[in-house]
Amino acid sequence: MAEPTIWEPVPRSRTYELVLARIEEQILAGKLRVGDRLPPERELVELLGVSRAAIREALRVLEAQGVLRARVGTGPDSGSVIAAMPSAGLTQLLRLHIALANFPVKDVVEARAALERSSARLAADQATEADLARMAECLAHMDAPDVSREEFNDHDTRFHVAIAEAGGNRLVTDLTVAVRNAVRHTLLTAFHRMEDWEDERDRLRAEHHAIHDAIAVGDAERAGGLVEFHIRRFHHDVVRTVLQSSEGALAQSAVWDSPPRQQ
Amino acid sequence: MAEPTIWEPVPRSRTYELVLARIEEQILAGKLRVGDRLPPERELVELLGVSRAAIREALRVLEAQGVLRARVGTGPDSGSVIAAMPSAGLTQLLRLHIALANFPVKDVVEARAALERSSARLAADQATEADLARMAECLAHMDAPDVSREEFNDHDTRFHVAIAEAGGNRLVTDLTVAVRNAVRHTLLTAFHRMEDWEDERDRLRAEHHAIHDAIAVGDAERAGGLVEFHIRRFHHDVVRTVLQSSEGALAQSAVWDSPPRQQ
DNA sequence: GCCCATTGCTTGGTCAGACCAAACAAGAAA
DNA sequence: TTTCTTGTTTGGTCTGACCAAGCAATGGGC
Repeated sequence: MAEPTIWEPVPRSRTYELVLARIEEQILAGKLRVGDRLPPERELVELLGVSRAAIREALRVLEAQGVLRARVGTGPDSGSVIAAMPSAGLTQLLRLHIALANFPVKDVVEARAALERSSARLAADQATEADLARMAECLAHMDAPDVSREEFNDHDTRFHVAIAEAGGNRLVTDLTVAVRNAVRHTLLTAFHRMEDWEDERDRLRAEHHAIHDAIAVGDAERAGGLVEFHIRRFHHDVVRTVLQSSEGALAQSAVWDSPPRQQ
Repeated sequence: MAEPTIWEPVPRSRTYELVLARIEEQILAGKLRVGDRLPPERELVELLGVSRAAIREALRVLEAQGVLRARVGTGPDSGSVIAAMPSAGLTQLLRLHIALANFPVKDVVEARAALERSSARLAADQATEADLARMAECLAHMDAPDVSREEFNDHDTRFHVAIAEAGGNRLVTDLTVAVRNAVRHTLLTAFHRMEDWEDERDRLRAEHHAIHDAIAVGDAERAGGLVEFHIRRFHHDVVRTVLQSSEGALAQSAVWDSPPRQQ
């Protein structure tokens, strides 16, 4: 045993995992593409020889991953269709794991710094006028004298997303969006608890404008550096000091109650 | 309507989504932590007033996201337990979406460059002797004169993962692992189709050693630059030229057949 | 002949109830 | 005391049923 690998418990494959594997095969082999329709659930039951429940559990997983989109009816849009909406599933996954403290805030900041530095460099190289206009619009919203913290947070997010999209890299964009959304609530909390909100707001405005300008003149090196600094500085100055020992310490009582709905 | 947002179809919440939302609430509020057990499925049925199928579909999604781990029986390990295994779910999600060509190879390379550059910098700052030893072991395997392409690919992956882990950032590590695993098959294909395999192998060996040495001496700047260059160069020299018009063009026939198992 | 309401089929959404097998605990037998 | 048996809890799976959303074909009314 040269490998230090743990004795992985034998993978008791459950039925839905087998179904999942079948569908994955088709996708990985390129036989199922975006827009293709899967056979109806009842037909898959016969084809794969498993119960509808197993089929449905597999489809649910794919749906949560943004790979599938299901609609009832008989139209051309009905049934289970292969889709491509990674960000929602990514966001959900990252948000839960961040909440479970698998991913400390420090780590999230590091990841954002790496990803968004890359985005900014790409954006500086290939942002179009339209891209720059969208960024400028976000800046304008954040520059409004009476901007609320919620509005600021929203347009802050959009600004960073706009940069990622201008870079033209879909994977980096989706990862950026997912990570940013996953910490959206955390950042908003930080904004609210902040004592010197107006000072910090002005500082963020200045940094955002500098980033925009660097991208506008196509200075990739500078744009990347500014974004990286922007993210790290904000975390260092604000999140870390404001967010100490916040949530998670709530009482563990009455966790399960009030059904979401009665059939 | 200042927003260019598409008319999002009304979110017809399905039952399992409501169940999912309930559980998420508890996690986001910190009331459910890693190691906690959910009530048994049959109990959740009564508590939430929905069918067991709906409960199970929600649990399936969480399980696929690496948030849950289910075991039968009555022991202390049984039932549905909140877990923390993000990489598997992340890998699965990214692999499918990469296969669906939502994420072109070029984009994946860019993401890897950004993430692994960050990893390498962190590793240079804080790698322990044990970390360096693990990397060296991977290098030794790849340096073996009779190493197969499969072995090389495997230890190549491990080497990059070891760097990420040495950096101590779990989010970046998991993203790195997920992305690397998602393209594992692609890279292996590239290795096999390569004409001047031995030359490329030697080049990779040299680059790997240089990266290891830079991390060993704590030169973060150099380590990050080398890794980024390493990834970009390999893609530029090899993957792009070798992998033109490969998979995905298979015939669409006999897609559904041979049940995985009959009950 | 054209338009529109009706009818029926397909499809996912949901539920109820049943049985199986794994895993453990408690008691009975050696 | 040790070992075997039995029972209970829990997830895993299947069957069969019904509902509602859409669409398509039908057919009557204009």
